[in-house]
Amino acid sequence: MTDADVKARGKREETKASNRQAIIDAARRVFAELGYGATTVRDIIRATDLASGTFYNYFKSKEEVYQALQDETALRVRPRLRAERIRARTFEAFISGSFHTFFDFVRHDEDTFATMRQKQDNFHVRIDTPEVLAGFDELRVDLEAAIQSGVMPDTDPDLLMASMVGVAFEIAGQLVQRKDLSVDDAAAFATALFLGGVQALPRRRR
Amino acid sequence: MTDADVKARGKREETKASNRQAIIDAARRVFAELGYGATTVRDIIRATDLASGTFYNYFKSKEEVYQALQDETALRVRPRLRAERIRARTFEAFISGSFHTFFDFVRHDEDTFATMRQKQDNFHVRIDTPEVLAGFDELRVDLEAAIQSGVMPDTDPDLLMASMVGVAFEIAGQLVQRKDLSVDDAAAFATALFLGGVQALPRRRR
DNA sequence: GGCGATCGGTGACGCCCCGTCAACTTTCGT
DNA sequence: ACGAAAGTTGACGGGGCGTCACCGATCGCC
Repeated sequence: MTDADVKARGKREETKASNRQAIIDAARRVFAELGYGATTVRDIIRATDLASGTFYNYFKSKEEVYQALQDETALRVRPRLRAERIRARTFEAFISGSFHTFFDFVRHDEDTFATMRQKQDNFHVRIDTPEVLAGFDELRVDLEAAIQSGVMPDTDPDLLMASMVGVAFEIAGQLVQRKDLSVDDAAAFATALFLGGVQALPRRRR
Repeated sequence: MTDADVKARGKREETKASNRQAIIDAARRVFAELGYGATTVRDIIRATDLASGTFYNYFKSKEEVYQALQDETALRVRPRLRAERIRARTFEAFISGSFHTFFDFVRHDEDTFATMRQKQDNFHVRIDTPEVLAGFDELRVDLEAAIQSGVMPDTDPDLLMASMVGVAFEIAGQLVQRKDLSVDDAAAFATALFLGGVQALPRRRR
């Protein structure tokens, strides 16, 4: 943050942005430590040097900060996934690239995904924020395009998307738990499952 | 509740059981209405004619009642799933029976599964209680037996179990949302995916 | 640079939920 | 019939919740 920045954006805008980021950063740390259920707005605000009232100038609730975190994450992963799928020249590359990119991301950002599994109990929380849902939708659209181009049988794209999402998140859970499981092996497994599976899927009745 | 029951079990045992059930029943109703995150212990106890202190003679927290609900559900589904898989003479029957039974259960007990999807937001909560985990474990054991008997390639049973669980829960979500999706179609889809997929899965390195 | 307007940080406040516990009521055993 | 034990009750201190009146800092304007 240079003097030039301050001149350009104004002091007000500057602190607004930095406060928001301070809250988000504190939230990421606290959520990762205490889990979603146990953390309170007070815990988050105490991890910053702001007053409790300030929190509510930026977010309505802890759920809303959590959504902001999820959106931030989704916005980081989605372009990579999209790029991978667009670059794909074969259906195998499409599937393999998707899983490999996602699992790689999970491995290198375990803190974000640790929030989904509470420390002590087997408590999963997942919020499908608009950005996350948009990511699912992108996948569905790309699958429909694959159907259109004939590399994939004409099957229910919603169910296929749901299946890929379910497998991706559930194996991501294994990835976080099992140190011995490599990203490559996880991706190879999921890829083989879907490559072999889609050919057998029931064709759509039109 | 007859006089004979009272005689046989004693009044104390009788009210203890009925109080516990009253709390569980109230919890199921309240969780289904407000969602997991929004309901409080007070909401649950207010839905009974008991005092707030009484709640804590039966459960430590709302999480514990929720776990009791999940356990109850798991204990109803597991025997059906197990029976289906033991009866199966082919690998197709094994997979198909598992999915069909599970989806059928979800369709007919949507209230329980609605708790997993908050009304307004796309907020998922899942607690893998001991009974639920035991159900996953049963599936894994049965898969290992299938590998042993040679009807399935020697692939990572944990990943396969995770994949089936992921697909089952994610498609269950679609089943609750989409009225036009039939149990049969959902099961046929998941079955085909795995029947086609397992043959292509990477073999384990021993 | 000075000045009024506006913005936004602050923390105390009232509300409600939390989990506990001493007092009380009901049941049990003899 | 009566004392002991079990179990219920709701009031209580503790703390998180979201709000708001206050006030210092920033901005636009001359």
